[in-house]
Amino acid sequence: MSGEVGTSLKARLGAGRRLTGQRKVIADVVQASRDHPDASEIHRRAAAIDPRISLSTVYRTLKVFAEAGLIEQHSFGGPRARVERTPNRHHDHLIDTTTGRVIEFRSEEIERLQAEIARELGYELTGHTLELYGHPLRGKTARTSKS
Amino acid sequence: MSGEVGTSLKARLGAGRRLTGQRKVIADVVQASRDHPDASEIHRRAAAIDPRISLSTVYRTLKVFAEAGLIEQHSFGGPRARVERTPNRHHDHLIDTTTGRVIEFRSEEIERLQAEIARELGYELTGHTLELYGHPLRGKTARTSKS
DNA sequence: TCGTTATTGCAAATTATTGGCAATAAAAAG
DNA sequence: CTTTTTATTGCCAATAATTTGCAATAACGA
Ligand SMILES: [Mn+2]
Ligand SMILES: [Mn+2]
Ligand SMILES: [Zn+2]
Ligand SMILES: [Zn+2]
Repeated sequence: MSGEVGTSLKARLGAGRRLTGQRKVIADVVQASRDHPDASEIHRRAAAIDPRISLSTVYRTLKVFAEAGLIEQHSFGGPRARVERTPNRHHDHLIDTTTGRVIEFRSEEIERLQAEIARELGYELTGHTLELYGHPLRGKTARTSKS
Repeated sequence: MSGEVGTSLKARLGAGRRLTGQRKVIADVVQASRDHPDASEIHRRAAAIDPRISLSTVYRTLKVFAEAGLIEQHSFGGPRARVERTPNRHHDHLIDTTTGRVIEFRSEEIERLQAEIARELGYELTGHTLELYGHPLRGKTARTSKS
């Protein structure tokens, strides 16, 4: 009922690419992550499953996964790149500056406006980065919550 | 006719802050820059005016300027932080992925939507990052151009 | 003019990420 | 299943951007 479930990881990696034990583990870790971990956090989680995984391999694997379109990387202001599996439907993020919590959202209207603005400037939009920063309104509790 | 022209750099830096020769030069360089240079480029331009300026001082000065709200820093995808003097009116950027050129734009509607989305999620918007990436439409020449 | 102390230059330190290389293990062949 | 080929890994050194320690220096208020 939701798109593309039947393609193997192996296939998605592309020709010439090997499906190693560490890649399987890292892929599992990324898939299972509902938050947006950075490389060392992924390494921590992966090493907990299989200790024979180095941080270098995590970095190299994330790069391969990114090239294969399996994951997306964000910066969220900080110095370390943060990762999430490529979502079925694109979304952007709001970062709670008081807690660091990351909330996902999607605005059809903003998406449309961005493409329109690019076109008006003479460009075809190929990608974008939209991050909102803010603090909770007094009294109100956030609707969604993901770190 | 445009806001706040009468405040001295010295005053804007805040109490306890000294207006040194290198800070004046760096401020001038930033003011004069119509593009979005990174630290070493600013150092290059500043050193051309006054050789007694080190890269360390550029970094430290940019941090002071940022804290004072005199400049803004962007990443534009790359690894080095890029700088521009705080504009009188906020704007966002479109990066030409074929040339690296940076084009500034402002959309009242997107600005409004962002605040609205944050509010709906239970947050007060305090800042945001919006960067569009794209390539020129065949045949059409970009309207504005700044790197 | 002077004294206090913020600021600077220089070099070393940090932090995140990348790259070299020999050892290892997918997966292609036989 | 065994052999062969070579992508991938672990370890560690190398980068790249930015920060920091410290003694020397220069703002600037008294
Ligand atoms: Mn997300
Ligand atoms: Mn700008
Ligand atoms: Zn979006
Ligand atoms: Zn904006």
